[in-house]
Amino acid sequence: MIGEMARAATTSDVFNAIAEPQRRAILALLRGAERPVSDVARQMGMTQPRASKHLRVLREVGLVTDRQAGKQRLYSLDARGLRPVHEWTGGFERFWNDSFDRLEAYARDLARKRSQ
Amino acid sequence: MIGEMARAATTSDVFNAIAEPQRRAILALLRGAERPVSDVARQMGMTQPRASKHLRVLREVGLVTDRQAGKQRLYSLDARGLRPVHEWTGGFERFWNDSFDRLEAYARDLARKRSQ
DNA sequence: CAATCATATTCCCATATGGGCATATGTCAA
DNA sequence: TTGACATATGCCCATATGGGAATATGATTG
Repeated sequence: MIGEMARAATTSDVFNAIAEPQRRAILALLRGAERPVSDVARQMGMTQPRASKHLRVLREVGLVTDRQAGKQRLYSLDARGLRPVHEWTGGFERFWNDSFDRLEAYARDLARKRSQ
Repeated sequence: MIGEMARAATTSDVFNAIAEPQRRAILALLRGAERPVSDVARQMGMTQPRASKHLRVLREVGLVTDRQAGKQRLYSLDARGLRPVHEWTGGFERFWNDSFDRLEAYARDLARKRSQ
């Protein structure tokens, strides 16, 4: 029997993986270039184990790739996994535009009334 | 003293709020129209308390709005909060395109070699 | 006010999480 | 092989989470 999970495993879901601010920051950092763990840790101001753990999560959902380079292990971005997220949110684009339009209309209306 | 948080509170972060598949489904459902809790619960096949809890999270991060309508409380989508997510992922668009291009190139190369 | 329908909240549980720390594993050089 | 550096893991903790069940709170109607 498998018990009910309290929440989808972070290791299997890109949405969950990027729910962590530090991981988002790491992805942004890797946008520049591939980097060894120590570099990530330093740039992000975190301990090495912490960086490794976050990188592991990112690797498991496929957002980063790693390769050995001498003693170092270089992590690089693989942004393809972000595409579904972008597309999912994109499915709401016209709704946030609608909201915006409504707000604008409201603001215009206010201004009109005030000017009378 | 405030103890270290194990993870950013779901109630304060849109990224975290949409990390839950059911909440994403609720947002998609509300894209159609505003709906009472009972409706959401039924459509999603979940109990009422569960629906209420998810809706609460969504409300607290500003992704939904609610208004009283008789005995019912109607929830409606406010997609504006999804925009930052869309934009953040959009910042990686050229990278996933790059990856795609590289993959394509690789595939082409494979095909070329095989045809020789 | 009482009864009823709709929703929110509370309490409890099992599990997932992030972080620290110590330590294992891996890689290369001498 | 040994030593050094680089990274990954394991263990432990405090906290957050989703879910269920029972119950409180709200709103409406009679």
